[in-house]
Amino acid sequence: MPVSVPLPNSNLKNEVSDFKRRRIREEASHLFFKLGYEGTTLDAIAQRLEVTKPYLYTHYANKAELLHDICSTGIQESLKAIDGVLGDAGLSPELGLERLVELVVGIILDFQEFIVVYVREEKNLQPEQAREIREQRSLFDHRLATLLEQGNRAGEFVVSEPALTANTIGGIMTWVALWYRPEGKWSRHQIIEHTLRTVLALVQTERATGESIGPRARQLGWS
Amino acid sequence: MPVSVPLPNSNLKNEVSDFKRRRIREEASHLFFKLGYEGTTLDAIAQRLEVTKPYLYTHYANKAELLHDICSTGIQESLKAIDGVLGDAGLSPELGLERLVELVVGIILDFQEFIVVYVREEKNLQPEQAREIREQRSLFDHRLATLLEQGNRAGEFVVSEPALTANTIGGIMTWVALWYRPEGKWSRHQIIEHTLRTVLALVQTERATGESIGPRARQLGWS
DNA sequence: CTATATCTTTACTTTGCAGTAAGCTGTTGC
DNA sequence: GCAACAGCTTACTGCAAAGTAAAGATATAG
Repeated sequence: MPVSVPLPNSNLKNEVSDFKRRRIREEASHLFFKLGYEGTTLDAIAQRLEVTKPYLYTHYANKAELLHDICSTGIQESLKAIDGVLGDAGLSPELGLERLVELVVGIILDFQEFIVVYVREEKNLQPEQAREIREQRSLFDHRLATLLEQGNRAGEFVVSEPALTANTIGGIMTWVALWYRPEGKWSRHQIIEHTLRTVLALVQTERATGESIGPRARQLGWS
Repeated sequence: MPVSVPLPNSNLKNEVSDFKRRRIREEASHLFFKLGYEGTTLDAIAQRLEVTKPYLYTHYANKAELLHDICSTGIQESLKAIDGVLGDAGLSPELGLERLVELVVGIILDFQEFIVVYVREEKNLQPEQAREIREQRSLFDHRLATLLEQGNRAGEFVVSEPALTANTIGGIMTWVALWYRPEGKWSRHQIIEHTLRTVLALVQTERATGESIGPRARQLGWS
């Protein structure tokens, strides 16, 4: 009987296991992104990792669980980001929104393939898992709407329908994942700036906030 | 040998055949929307129409061709809309953009399921057909960018990156298809108005243009 | 050096569904 | 009233891929 302290978590074995799961997820996501969920066989995923199909089953109960792990990544990260922003009392709504857009678009670019797979393959999740993720999305939208309302009250934003606008902002950011190509014309930085300007235009923020949007504000020529 | 005039098209038989194809498309799209492409069997589609699977094969060569017809519908209609707007010389860029958003969001609501299926199931199209549709999308974006440039030159818009903004506007409109629920909180009219306001905010149109956005312009309190 | 636990594979079963061959039925022309 | 055809169905094939049972390999402990 082992007398060693039963560490609740994070012994080497768990770390190795987590690492293996992460690698499986990455390769699976990459193939799901390129070929679609149904177009990707577990054998193909195994082949890329130079292991065999039953090996995958020792880490994931089935194909749908693998998809679930991939689909929940983006929203998890985005929730962390918005909670960070809302929890930072030193941030005005406007600066908070800016920070949020930068963070979330960054996440969307980092986890682009995961997010595309989620948007496309939601129907292939088990109903309970799909519901769970939808709830987290709606939590994100709700918190973003809260931030917009705070901005309204602070006189920084003019948003007549915070819920609808929060949804639209989420859509604008998610949309980036659906067309952005790392090897394409636009740099990561340009995309983040463009999205930021777009979002700020929606909440009717006129004050220039640092050089990033300064030049544009100057172009506007409002009297 | 039939002596009847060989009408080039549109005899009753063709009309009936078109009608059958349309009905097949509708039911297929509905099931693809609800269950996903791979989750939908041809038998299930046939059952809804109270016919049999080989019947479907007399109208569509295979499942992918059926998907192609569904996927191309939305973009076809949207191209017609933008061509109408660009071809109307009596329309200023600003009024043209307004008209376009109303038309396209209308199309997106009318063909919502078709559009969602396209976004989700593009990977299941045959490569050539996927390419064709992508090209049409890019044609739409390009024409929208042209409209934005016209607006810039006319002093009606201030858009620093027309290509990027056109893409974003397309995204905002497409996004509607991905979350709108006819039985939900928002009416069709509210969605169109909200989208219109959002898009106009992006191109920095300040002038009130008719009562539809008038009340909001009044709220803004710009000096 | 042997026993036991852990990790990974080979080889298989099962099933669900796209696609098809061949035949049945009603209609139209002659 | 019969030939020929269009329109549709019954009944089948073939196969790809998810999932599994059981054996083999490798490491760890005593």
